[in-house]
Amino acid sequence: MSLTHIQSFVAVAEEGHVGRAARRLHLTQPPRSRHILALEDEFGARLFERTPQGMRLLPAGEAFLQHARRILAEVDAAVHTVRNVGAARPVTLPARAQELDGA
Amino acid sequence: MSLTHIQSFVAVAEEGHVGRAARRLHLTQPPRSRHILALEDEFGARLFERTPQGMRLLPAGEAFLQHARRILAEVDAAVHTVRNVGAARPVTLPARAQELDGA
DNA sequence: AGTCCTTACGATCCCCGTAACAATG
DNA sequence: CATTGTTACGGGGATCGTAAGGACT
Repeated sequence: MSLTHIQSFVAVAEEGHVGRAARRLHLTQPPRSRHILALEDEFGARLFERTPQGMRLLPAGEAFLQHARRILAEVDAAVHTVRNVGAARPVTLPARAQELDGA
Repeated sequence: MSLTHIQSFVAVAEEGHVGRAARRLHLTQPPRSRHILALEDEFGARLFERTPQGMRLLPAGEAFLQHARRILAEVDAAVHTVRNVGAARPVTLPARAQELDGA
């Protein structure tokens, strides 16, 4: 599980549709579909029911959605908080290399 | 930022030492060090002060630590919750391919 | 045929680990 | 010189996108 997987899951849950979720994230469908499958595989439970119109949440999916939203919200809060604290104590970083394992 | 970065950060914060943090996670030092640098780069603020004995949290680091712990706790809770809901409704997955974007 | 989601496949990029650096006591 | 954290570099694996497949209406 990664934050990307969680993002994909929330988008699909909210759109009820892998294609729309992908468009909303400015990416293509297959990776999103794979993210959902990966989560289902990791949990050992289906999160969505596949219908001709798209994806509808199953109970396990509903349960996960609540946690997923909290996780993403917490990440956002972390970024903002640290940025503010950092702004309060403006520490200029010493111009660093560019690999950095992706940040 | 990824869950791995956050894990590394918490370990380093708790150990005050990149080496010990790495050993605790059964991995090597350089990636952990890079994770911290990546986070600092992303936040535009230093999280640790480097001392001859190791790493000591700066205010921005203290602020992030609280969020980081909540994020990891929430991820854990998500896993357990969904596994339980899944167990309540034992859905056997239809034996799936093995790529799955890593789960 | 039109819509879905999924699988195959190829190419790229991420990211780990080993080894070499740098800095400090 | 022994400790610390950091940077270089190479290889393996993850993950993207295009294209093809399969199911259902």
